[in-house]
Amino acid sequence: MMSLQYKNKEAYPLTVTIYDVAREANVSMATVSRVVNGNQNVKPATRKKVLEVIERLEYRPNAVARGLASKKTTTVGVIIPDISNNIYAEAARGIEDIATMYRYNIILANSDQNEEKELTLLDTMYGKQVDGIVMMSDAVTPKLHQSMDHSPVPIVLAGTVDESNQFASVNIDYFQASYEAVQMLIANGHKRIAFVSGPLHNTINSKFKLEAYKKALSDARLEIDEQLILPEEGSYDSGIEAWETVMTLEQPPTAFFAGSDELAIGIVHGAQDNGYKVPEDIEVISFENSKLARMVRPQLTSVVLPLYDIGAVAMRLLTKIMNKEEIEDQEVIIPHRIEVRKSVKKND
Amino acid sequence: MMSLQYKNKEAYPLTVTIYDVAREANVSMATVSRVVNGNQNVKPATRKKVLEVIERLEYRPNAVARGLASKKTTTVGVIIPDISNNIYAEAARGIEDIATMYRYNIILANSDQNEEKELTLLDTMYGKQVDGIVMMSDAVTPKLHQSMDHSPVPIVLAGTVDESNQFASVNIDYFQASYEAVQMLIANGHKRIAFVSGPLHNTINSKFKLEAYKKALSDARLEIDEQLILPEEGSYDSGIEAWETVMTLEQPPTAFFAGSDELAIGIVHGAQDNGYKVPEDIEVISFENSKLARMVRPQLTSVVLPLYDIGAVAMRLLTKIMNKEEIEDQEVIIPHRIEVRKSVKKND
DNA sequence: TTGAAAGCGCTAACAC
DNA sequence: GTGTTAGCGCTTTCAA
Repeated sequence: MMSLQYKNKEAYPLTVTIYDVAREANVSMATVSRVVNGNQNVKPATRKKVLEVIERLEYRPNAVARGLASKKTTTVGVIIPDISNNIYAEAARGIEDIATMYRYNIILANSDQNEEKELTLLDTMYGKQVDGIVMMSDAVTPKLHQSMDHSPVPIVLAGTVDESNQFASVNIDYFQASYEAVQMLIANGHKRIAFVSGPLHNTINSKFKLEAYKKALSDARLEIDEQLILPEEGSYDSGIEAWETVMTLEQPPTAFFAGSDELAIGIVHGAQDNGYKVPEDIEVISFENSKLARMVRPQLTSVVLPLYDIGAVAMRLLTKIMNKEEIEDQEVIIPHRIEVRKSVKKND
Repeated sequence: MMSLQYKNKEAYPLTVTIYDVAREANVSMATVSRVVNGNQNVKPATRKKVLEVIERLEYRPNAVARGLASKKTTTVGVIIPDISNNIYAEAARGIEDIATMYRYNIILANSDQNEEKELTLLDTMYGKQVDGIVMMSDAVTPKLHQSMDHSPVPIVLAGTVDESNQFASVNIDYFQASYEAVQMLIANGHKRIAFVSGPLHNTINSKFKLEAYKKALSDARLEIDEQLILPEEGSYDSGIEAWETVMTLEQPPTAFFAGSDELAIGIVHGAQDNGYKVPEDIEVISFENSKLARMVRPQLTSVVLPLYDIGAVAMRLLTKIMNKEEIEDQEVIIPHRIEVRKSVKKND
């Protein structure tokens, strides 16, 4: 059964081109092109005439033809691990908002942190002639690095660390932020603090959060117990599991530094479901501060990871690069802070 | 400061075209095109030779040129209200997964449920020559309807009701699902059930959830009290607010039917923060069943809204239409169910 | 099985 | 200010 939409479609199969407009308006294609593109070298009267015809004919420029002729598609590629994960969705929104502001569209694709897919997607984006790419990834592997290096268009990394420091990127200071978080727990007198990190193949987890955790402990002359380091998946259930694992220990931890809000909530619920009180018995600090952080009791104290901003700034940076503007610094670090709520005791 | 990436870019500024491959392989462009497109009418030896040159030259077809020549871009437009909202992100993932499976890319754009933007975005998509569009919207307004009617490409509505029944769409039976949810509360003996709906300019809320709520009440000969109908925003905080509003009533409700998980969690926390127990004092049933539903205590009983599936099926339907395959029914209804957890008492 | 050539719809010199 | 004319890189008849 065909829809009305279809019937209509068959009624208007003809696309009107710049040539049609030119003919109807008695001008050349060049002139039509000029008015469409806002070129000032057109007599007002001519412009008006052309505009009228455009309206009458419902002319709509063909972006593909334009892209082929001008070598600019005004679309950028966005490669992220998983749009259904709040973290990336938030960043994607930041990217899209700024893209829209600068009149770019976005081709969005999920990589599932799979190197194969990332590589394929980069190639797809190159093929689609995007004007630039914003990429989020767990780790810039050698192969990824190589592909990016040969990219025909600029690439900006968002919330993604490239250890070679060769690409434009937008991040926060993960090490410092994590250090402060662990310090906050230490200041509350905890000797045994667990770190539930999220996957360690993620560079940020392995090189910054974990290292900061260790540094904070050793700076405070506390023992680093590998049993308290749990590289979980990052999900709510992993949070619960982490709690269960760690609570069977002879000397269980009294505080947790969690790599994400979901993880943190899992830990909180794990504790509460077993009769522990947060923050009285167990203190938890998270790293993310999504809206979830307020949707638990107690609400989570959390390092603020400004995903939206990271996305937005990355896209803004990309527009500058695409535009060949001067860039002060191609590796931007956004300020961070810790939002204090109730999952950690006040100490003052 | 220019990155290495840039230096490299300037070192390889030449794009290799189908013409280069043809010349190097001593064949015509047509032949190269054939092997690139998997056309069988090529002698194996020729194919091999061409493939070698392609590899050697690192030739990558220009999708824009291809799009112009073939009038197919293998990209579809996706217009959703807000990717940072879990509901839409989930659907977007479904859409993208199936799109990828059928080798389409996706241009993703946020409309913020703003009719202006939706109209602009549709135009943008038409201009970009997408091969089809998946759209999610609160309401198919007359203007939207008109634009879609004149669309040069097929459009499928996902999780979006078009009252004219003119467009292809994928949904669940919102009325029936809501009716069952309210019935469950009625069966537990509640006489005063509040409906916290989310914005009523959303067709699904106003025409289905609300109507079903009223019908269920009146079928059970219960009074419909307008004070118990709260068209909130849909956020966590609105849930809390709804609770507060309704609890000042002379006869407050003892149960809630919430339009989304966030709303439901807000209500649960509102109740708990004021010393009420869920489900002992207050029962709550939600409509969404995102992963949030399990991330509260008590976990939420919720109507299952299969967003991922809705997106996936919508995209699949779109591929069929783009492909001019026979469609059994252009309005597909996915089965729904209620996931029973702890925010509603067992009654058996 | 292969090639020649005509576009696809637009931009961008360049000339007038 | 405006028009002419090459392309942009590819697909697609149509012939051979």
